[in-house]
Amino acid sequence: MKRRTTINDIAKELNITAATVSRALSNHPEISAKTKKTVQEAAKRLDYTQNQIASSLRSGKTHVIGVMIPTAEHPFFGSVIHGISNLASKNGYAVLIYQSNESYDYEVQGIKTFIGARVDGIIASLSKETSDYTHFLDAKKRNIPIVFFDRVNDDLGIPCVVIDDYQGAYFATEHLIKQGYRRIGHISGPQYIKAFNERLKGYVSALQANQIPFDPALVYQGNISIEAGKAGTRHLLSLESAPDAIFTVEDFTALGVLKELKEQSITVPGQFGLFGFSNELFSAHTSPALTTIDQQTVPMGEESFTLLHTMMETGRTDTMKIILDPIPIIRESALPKH
Amino acid sequence: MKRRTTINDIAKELNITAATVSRALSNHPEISAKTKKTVQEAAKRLDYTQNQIASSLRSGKTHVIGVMIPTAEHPFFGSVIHGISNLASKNGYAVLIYQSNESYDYEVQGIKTFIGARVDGIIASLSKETSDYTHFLDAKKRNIPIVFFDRVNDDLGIPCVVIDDYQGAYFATEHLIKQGYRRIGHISGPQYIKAFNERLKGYVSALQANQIPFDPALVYQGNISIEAGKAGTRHLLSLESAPDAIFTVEDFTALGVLKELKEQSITVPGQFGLFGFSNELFSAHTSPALTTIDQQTVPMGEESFTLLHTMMETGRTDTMKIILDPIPIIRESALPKH
DNA sequence: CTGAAAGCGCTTACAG
DNA sequence: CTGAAAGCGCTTACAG
Repeated sequence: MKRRTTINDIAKELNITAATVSRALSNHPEISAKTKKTVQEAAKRLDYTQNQIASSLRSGKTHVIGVMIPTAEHPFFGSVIHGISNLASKNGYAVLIYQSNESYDYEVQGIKTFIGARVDGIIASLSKETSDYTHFLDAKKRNIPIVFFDRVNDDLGIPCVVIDDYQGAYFATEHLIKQGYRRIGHISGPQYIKAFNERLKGYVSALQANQIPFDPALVYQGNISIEAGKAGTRHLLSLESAPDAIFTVEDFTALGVLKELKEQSITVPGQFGLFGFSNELFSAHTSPALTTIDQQTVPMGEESFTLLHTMMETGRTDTMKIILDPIPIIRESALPKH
Repeated sequence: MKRRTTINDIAKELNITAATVSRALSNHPEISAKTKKTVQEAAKRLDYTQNQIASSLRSGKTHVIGVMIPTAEHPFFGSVIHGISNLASKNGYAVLIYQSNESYDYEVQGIKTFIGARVDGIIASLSKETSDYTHFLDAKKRNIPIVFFDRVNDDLGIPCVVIDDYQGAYFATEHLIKQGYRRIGHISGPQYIKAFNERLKGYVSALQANQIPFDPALVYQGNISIEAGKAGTRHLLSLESAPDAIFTVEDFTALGVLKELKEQSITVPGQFGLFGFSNELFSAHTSPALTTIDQQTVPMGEESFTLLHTMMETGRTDTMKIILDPIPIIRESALPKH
């Protein structure tokens, strides 16, 4: 096991000091072009790579950011990471990943890991279990900039990036109305998750703005799953005045609706309209293809990094909130009623 | 900006030396229980977290591994990362992520980043562009253990984890035969990718083992896309003696086949059989649902980490290869012919 | 059981 | 333009 070459090796080789080598390699303005050249050549010849660990210890900057996600198994988070990681690389930052697996304890553990690793900043999406935020406040107290995305908390003075769930739901509901559907049901998700609550609000507002009275009986409380979509559909169709369209809180639920309607031989679209939310990978490939709302996952990651980057470089700590537009993806399931 | 507390602060507070604090915190056997207790209390009181950077510089171990993937946007890699990251956390390792974005240059850049960060080991899946491997050999020369997964190279003496593509394809083809299909076509992918070549071989072997002569005319060369599935289907159906079943190299291709057959009003299954490969997230939700081969993504990540872990802890360098079983997922698209 | 001392590989304020 | 020196926060061989 050969020892790796250091700036001291290069210094010895060239009969100069390590300080000069260090400055030459970091392109310090006061070093002569000639010295830079010989140092760079020697570095190459001796197969030198800078030890970031030593550099970090001395400079106090690691150029590493920590990214906390519920799980890398969900394509949504993979996609956000894609956005974060590409911009991070481009700006000279490495990305440390930690999964909470939707567990509060793991999330706390992950933040501890980030603090121990002396990351320069943290980007995080909260676990479902999290309702105590001291671990984040702890990181904040240590002057580590934090940005939340998607699953955020507004009360901590922590900047965040989200999409406008209210507007997305409003658009979806109004779109169904414009396509000629008149009684529009909603299959919702757990209301303690803010995004789902916002979507419910957008649904209600769109109805009222279009002179359709809001009927609470048309809202089914699901748990974001195919099964919830099926059960919700069965329930809504059993009502005395059943809906002729459904807006679902997300696409797995919409998929369940689609399956149930197929079993009941109800035609989508035309006879019945369906609008989902989240634009999952399967949504383009159901039949009929799902009309839904895209959540801008890659831009969400990019905006999160950009925000964090600003905070890391400038030391700004004011609370910024970036709200991305929801993007309607018009496919087949909400084509006009006939 | 308060300075973070160090072992020196604790030492001063307790009138002992930093060495003792360090030993107490790392639970050194020769330190008295009493000292350990007071140190731990002081550490808690002063809100101490160990500086891993300093520890790494001194000990030469970072307890960080680097994971190189083509892109986090593909759920396959997200899922593998899930497996890697969970085991890594459990074993006290942090995970640094780098995306090659299928580019050779970025891949080289990523390995440089890993070397600079002094990672203790590397797990990687090759970019499509990569045919020169000096960057990996360079890392290996620096005694950084490496494990390849899925997109591997067998000629470098680098351990790897893959699934048995040959066996998976063999199973798929034979399954179609057992279900009563007789002329089985194959829509393949680029042959320079080893996995795709293996799947072709498995297909051929299964035919021959079942006394069905291999007809090269029934193999369509695609590029793993929905469009390739459609085009391949059109081509195969135009043949004088068209197939009554297709085995596709992966599920997007299978989805294309499904769409084309639907357009031509050919019934799947029964009239026509279809077997995919890779078990994408959408595959359970097409109609009919796709029968396919699961690639064991999470176990692949876990096995990769376990292998790397062994190498990091024991210094073993012999070339190990782990071949995971392909898991048949029997759904609807390959139900018996009638 | 604990201390004194050296050193991991850098960076940077100070000096010339 | 370059050098000498100190120090980032730990760990560990050596000594007692």
